Amino acid sequence: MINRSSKNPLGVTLLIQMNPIPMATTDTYYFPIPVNVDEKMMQQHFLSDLSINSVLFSYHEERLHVLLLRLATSDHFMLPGGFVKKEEDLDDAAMRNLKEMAGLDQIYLEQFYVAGQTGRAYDPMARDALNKFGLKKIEKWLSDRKISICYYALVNSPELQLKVNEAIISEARWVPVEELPPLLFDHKMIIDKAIGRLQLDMDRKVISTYLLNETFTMPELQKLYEAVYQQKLTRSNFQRRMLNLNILDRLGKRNDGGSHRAPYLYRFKPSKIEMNLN
Amino acid sequence: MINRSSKNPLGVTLLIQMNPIPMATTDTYYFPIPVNVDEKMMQQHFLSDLSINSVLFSYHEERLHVLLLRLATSDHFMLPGGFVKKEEDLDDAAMRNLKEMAGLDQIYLEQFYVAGQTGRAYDPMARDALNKFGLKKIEKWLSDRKISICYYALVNSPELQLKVNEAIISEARWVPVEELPPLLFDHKMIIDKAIGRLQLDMDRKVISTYLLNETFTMPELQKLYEAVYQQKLTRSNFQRRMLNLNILDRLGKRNDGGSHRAPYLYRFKPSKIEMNLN
DNA sequence: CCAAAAGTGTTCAACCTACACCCATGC
DNA sequence: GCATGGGTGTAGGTTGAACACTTTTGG
Repeated sequence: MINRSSKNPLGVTLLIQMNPIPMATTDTYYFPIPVNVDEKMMQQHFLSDLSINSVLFSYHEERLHVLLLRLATSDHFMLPGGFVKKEEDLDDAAMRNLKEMAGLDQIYLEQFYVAGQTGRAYDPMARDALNKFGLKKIEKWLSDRKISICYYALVNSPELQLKVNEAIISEARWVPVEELPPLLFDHKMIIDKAIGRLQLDMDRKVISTYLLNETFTMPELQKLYEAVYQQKLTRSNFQRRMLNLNILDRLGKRNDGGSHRAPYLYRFKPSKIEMNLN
Repeated sequence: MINRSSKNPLGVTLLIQMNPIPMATTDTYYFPIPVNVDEKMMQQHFLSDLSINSVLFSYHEERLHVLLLRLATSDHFMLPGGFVKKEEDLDDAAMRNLKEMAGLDQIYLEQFYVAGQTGRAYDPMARDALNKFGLKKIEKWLSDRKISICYYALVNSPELQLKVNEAIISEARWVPVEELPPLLFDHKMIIDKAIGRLQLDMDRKVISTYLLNETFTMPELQKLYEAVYQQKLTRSNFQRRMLNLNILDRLGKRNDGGSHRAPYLYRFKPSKIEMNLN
C-alpha cells in the first residue's frame, strides 16, 4: 500500500511507464486520432460522426490528477479517447476504449457531457501539430469529426500501463488539476466540466471509494475531498459528517506511523457503495 | 391571462390545434422519422448516426405536461425530435427543430442525456407501426439509427401550432406526466430521466419562470413545485423559502377572485433569472 | 360573522461551524 | 513530558418541518 503520509510521500512516478505496442489490425481504433489506420475498415465498423473523450481522474500525493497525452509534434496535451463501433453501446465503447488503452476494467465511468460545437475541431494549434505528421487523412478527419461524448472515469491506482503509438503520443502523464498544461481542442473546457460534475457526484453518491485504496484513514479521506473541492475543510466537522452518513466501517486496526496517535482505518460499507446520498 | 383558479380552471384544450403544412424540400427534416424524404439530401446534409429527441414540458391546469406525438399507424406515442446538420452546433439543431416544428423561440433548452444503447431502435411495437407505412427506407432507417441526444425544453404556454405531416402523426397532445400512455422505443425512460433532471435543475437554478406567466401568485408557484416534484409541500414553509431566496419581486397589485383574501402577485427579479442557487 | 384562502409567527429538532479539549504515540 | 496529530464534546447559529395564529374577502 502506498504511504500517503503528508510529510514524506512515497513519490509515485508522475511519468507513466509507457509500454508501446505496435498498431495491430482491429484493436488500433481506440486512439483518438486515426493515424496509420485502414480508412475503409474505419468507415465500415465505426460511427463516423462520434468520438469519445475520457477524463481519467486519479488521486495520489494528496492531489487530484488527470491523465493527459502529449502529441509528439506539439508541446500541447490532449485527452485520451476513441471511437464507437456501429453495433456497440456508447457506455461499452467508453469502457472498451479504457480497457484497450490502459487495461482498465470495472472502474467507475460516467457520461457527463456532449461537446457539440461545430468549431471545436478547428483549433489551429492542433491543426499545425497534426499536419506535422504529414498525413493527408488527418486533414480529412479534422473536417469530418463533429461530436464528442465525454466520460469521466475514477481510477484508484496511478500505475497504468498505456498502449499508445509512440510515434504520435510521446508522453503520458498524470497532471494535477491545478496545474493543467496547454491543451488542444476544447479539452480544457471538457476537463473543467468534468471536475464540476465530479464535485456534484461526490456530494450525492458514494464514489470516493473508487479513488482510494480499500482501507484508508479519516485524514486521507478528508484530503481527497479537499483535493476535489479545492478548499480546506474543518477536520472535526468533516469527521462527524462522514461518520453520520453511516457509510463507513471502522476497522479495529490502526496504522503504524509517526509520533502521534494512530488513526483508525475505515472502509466503505460494501452495501453502501453505489448508494445515493441526500 | 389564463385563470388558474383551482376551482374553475378555464379549460385549455389538451388537444393541440394542428396546423399541418405540406412537406417541403429542406425544412422537412425536423421530424424524427424521415418519411417522404430525399435520402440523398439527408445523407449529404445531416449527421447520420445522430438524432435529437426533445422532452417539451409545459405547466397548466396545475399539472406538469409533456408533449407527445401519436403515430397514425399505432396507439403508441413518441417524443418529437429531429436531425443535426453537418455544420451545425448540437444546441442550435435542437433549437431549430423546435422552431421549425412549433414556432418556439428563445425558450429554455437543456441537454440532459444521451441514449446510446444499440437495442434502443429495435422496439418491435415501433417496427410494426412503422412498417404499416409500407416504406422500405424506414426499415433501413431503423437499422442505421444509433444515438439520440436528448434535450428538455420549458414552454410557458400550452397553445402551440405544430407543423407535422398528418399522414404520419395523427395526434399531438400535452399529457400529464402521471398519465403517460404507452410509448415507442425507449421514450418512457427518456421522459423519466428528463423529469429527474428537471427536478434537480428546479432546485439549483431560477427556471420556474419559464413555466409560468410573467406574474403569478405564491400558491400558483407552489402548485408548480408540487406538480414537478409530485408531492405536497407545506404552504407556510414554501412561502418563506421562496421569499428568503430573494429572487422574487412582490408587486403591489392583487388578484381579484373568490371570497377570500387576495394574494399578492410576484415576478422573478429580472436580474436573478438564469442565476444558480445554493 | 363565518368560511376560505393567503400571509405571518412560534416552536422544536437537526445540522453545521468553530473551537476547545482529550487521547495516543514516538522522541 | 511534550510536540504532533487523531478523536470527541460543546455552544451558537441556521435551516426546515409542523402547526397555530392573523388578515382579507365575499356571501
